[in-house]
Amino acid sequence: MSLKHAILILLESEPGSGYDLFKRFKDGLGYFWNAKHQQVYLELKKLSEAGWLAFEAQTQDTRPDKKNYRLTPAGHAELLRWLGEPVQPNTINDALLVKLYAGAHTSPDNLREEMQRHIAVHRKTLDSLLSIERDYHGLPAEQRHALRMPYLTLRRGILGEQSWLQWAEEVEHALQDTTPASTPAGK
Amino acid sequence: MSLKHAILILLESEPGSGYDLFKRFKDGLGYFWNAKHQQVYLELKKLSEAGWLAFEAQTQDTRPDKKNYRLTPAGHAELLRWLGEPVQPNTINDALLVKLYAGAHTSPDNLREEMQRHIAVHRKTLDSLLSIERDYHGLPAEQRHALRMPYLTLRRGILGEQSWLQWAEEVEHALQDTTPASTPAGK
DNA sequence: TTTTGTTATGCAAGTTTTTGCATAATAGGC
DNA sequence: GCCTATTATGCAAAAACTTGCATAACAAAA
Repeated sequence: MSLKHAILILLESEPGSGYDLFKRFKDGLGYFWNAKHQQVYLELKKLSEAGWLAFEAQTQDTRPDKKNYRLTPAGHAELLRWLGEPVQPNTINDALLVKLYAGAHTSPDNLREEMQRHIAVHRKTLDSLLSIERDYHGLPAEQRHALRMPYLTLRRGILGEQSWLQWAEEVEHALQDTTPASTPAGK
Repeated sequence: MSLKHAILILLESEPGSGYDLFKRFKDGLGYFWNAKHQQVYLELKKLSEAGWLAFEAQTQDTRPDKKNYRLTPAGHAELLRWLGEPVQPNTINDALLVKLYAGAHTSPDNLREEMQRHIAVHRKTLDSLLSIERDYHGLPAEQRHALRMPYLTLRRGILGEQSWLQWAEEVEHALQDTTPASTPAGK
């Protein structure tokens, strides 16, 4: 797995603490990597023990102390080595699709509610990604160039979410058809 | 997680052996659920011990013996209970995007080769899904109705793969720009 | 005739991830 | 004054998943 390498590249871009990294995953990169804070801290510990990261403790006045991590030369070398290897295509395990697959055994209302919850989440994610994209387009050419690779991953998030929402519309139409007259108006 | 429930709904649709289920995941449902055979067999054992599945051993002449699993009433009840619960939105951990994110630290050629490998996989998946969709449209209305929910998940796979390939084209254009004249033709 | 592929099952060990618990200081709203 | 949120870290146990190994019979291709 590559939480290891996700952490290496994030710290290569900019050193930071475990809490820092956790927030970067949660707020910015959740459309392609997710990790709980416990896992991030554990992985940082392992990467330090492997000699790929170094840290210095920072005492802070108003906030709890933190550990600032950065790559060692060995960590940098490992990142480059990993980049030379092919990565496995992503596998998907999507519980919502399992539920829909079994949808004939439950009520359309239940499915519609479930879809609404997920649509809300995906819309929010898309909005946030589009806002990041607007910021990117506002940057000077130099900075845009430096960020061109992360930008490609952002595009994946945007196209992916748009496609997801398009699919959700198809699903909503299909679910409407199953209960033609839940509120019988007129006669 | 819901490998448990993925197995329950597959066996509810049609009883079968561990090997059967493994192939259904691998060949048909890989765009939304992936599992190794070891994990399927282990889960079947656990689900049997929990009383949600029953099996009868089938001796076969030309083939190794197999265990044919089907839902018990308790298993059916569990499936219905699970369907009433909300499912967590899917989280994505995509190593290819980690690699692209770090793309500035490696060569465009390396990235292009990686993309080509993944494009080949996604194109193959899309072809296979489109062929399943054609079969679906060829079915009589009754059978199409019975399969309307699985069909919605198939649509997710198709739209998802199409969107992925669209993104891949964006990436290829962006990667071409980084090495403007690898084969300098003409002057 | 040997190798490769398909059908069929499973244990054991290891890695990865989740869940639950724990601590501690500060800031802001009710 | 209390509750909640944010910043900041981590251990322990459990669950989920991967990797390696093992067996066994048949069929088809090399």
